[in-house]
Amino acid sequence: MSKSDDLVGGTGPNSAARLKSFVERIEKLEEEKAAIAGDIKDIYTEAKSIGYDTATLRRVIRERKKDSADREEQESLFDTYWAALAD
Amino acid sequence: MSKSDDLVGGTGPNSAARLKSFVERIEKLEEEKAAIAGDIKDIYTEAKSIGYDTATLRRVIRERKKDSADREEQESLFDTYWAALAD
Amino acid sequence: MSKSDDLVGGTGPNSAARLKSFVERIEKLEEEKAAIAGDIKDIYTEAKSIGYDTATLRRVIRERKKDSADREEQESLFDTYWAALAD
Amino acid sequence: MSKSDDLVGGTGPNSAARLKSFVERIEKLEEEKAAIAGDIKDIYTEAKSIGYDTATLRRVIRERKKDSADREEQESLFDTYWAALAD
DNA sequence: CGGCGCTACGTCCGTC
DNA sequence: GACGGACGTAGCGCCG
Repeated sequence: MSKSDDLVGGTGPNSAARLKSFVERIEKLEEEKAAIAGDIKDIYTEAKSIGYDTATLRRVIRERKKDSADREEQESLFDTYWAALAD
Repeated sequence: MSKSDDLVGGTGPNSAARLKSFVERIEKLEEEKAAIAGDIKDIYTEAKSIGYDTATLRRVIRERKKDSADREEQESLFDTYWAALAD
Repeated sequence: MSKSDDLVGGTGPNSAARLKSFVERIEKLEEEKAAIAGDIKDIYTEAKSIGYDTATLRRVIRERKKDSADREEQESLFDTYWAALAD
Repeated sequence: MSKSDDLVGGTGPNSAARLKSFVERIEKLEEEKAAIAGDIKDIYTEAKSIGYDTATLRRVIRERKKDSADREEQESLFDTYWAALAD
């Protein structure tokens, strides 16, 4: 018998039910997550309709996630590489 | 002056505030989304501690998502092409 | 009869063969494309092994694709938004 | 001095040249890749001009890719879990 | 730290 | 010709 059989086929009468419960809990949360993602998308759409550039807006959000120390380090490394490529 | 300047610097006194509002609404929702993602992760951890193989579990979730997507598709023209490719 | 049936089922004896030919030409090219993508990945790996930061390297490549006019415009819009968010 | 400076500014006289070499090799390959992508696009255009539905054609390609991927998978544990979820 | 799966971004296509 | 939607691709983060 493979090591996993008892977990899914199992000696306990509820094993399949237990697996199903996990799956359903996860799927429920993923639905909620998708719903929120949709809300976020809507806000971008709204901002766009008012005239904001969504690409830049997304970039602002992204950059705000990084703390300034990290950001400056990245910038400086980028600048170094960039300069090294100048003919 | 670029087309967007008036939106952020703007003639209206609230332009920067408006941008800020968008950013904060988005960031709020992203926090919620991240929290849910954490919950999902916890469930996988719990399942794993009981002995389930998380990779397979993830795959089951993934396949179930694909399945329901597929079910809603129009199949006829696809079937025609597909059949034409059978050797 | 639907408009497409003659193309795939067809009056001409070669219709299925023609479709098959399209599919195979495309799949051949996609293979080549994937091979090149693999080569690119290898170069990044090599660069990394020598000590380069691949994230920055990728960013350099990405930025070089944009011409400098576009890049400066994007930078300035980003700066505008960023400044507008300063408390 | 940051850890990476020696790689680009470097003790060796060729560091910048080495970086440049990486960048150029990558950019060369990306050009080739883009060219192939263009060829693929052309084939779709050609197929379309003959009357094929490109959306379906793309889907056929996609499904064939998935199929061959699936065929190479280990199925047993997945099947076990999957069966356990059947109502 | 290397591989893989998920997320997110940019691009392309069809529509109006 | 612009817009929105869909797809494929690339970047990122988690897991092993």
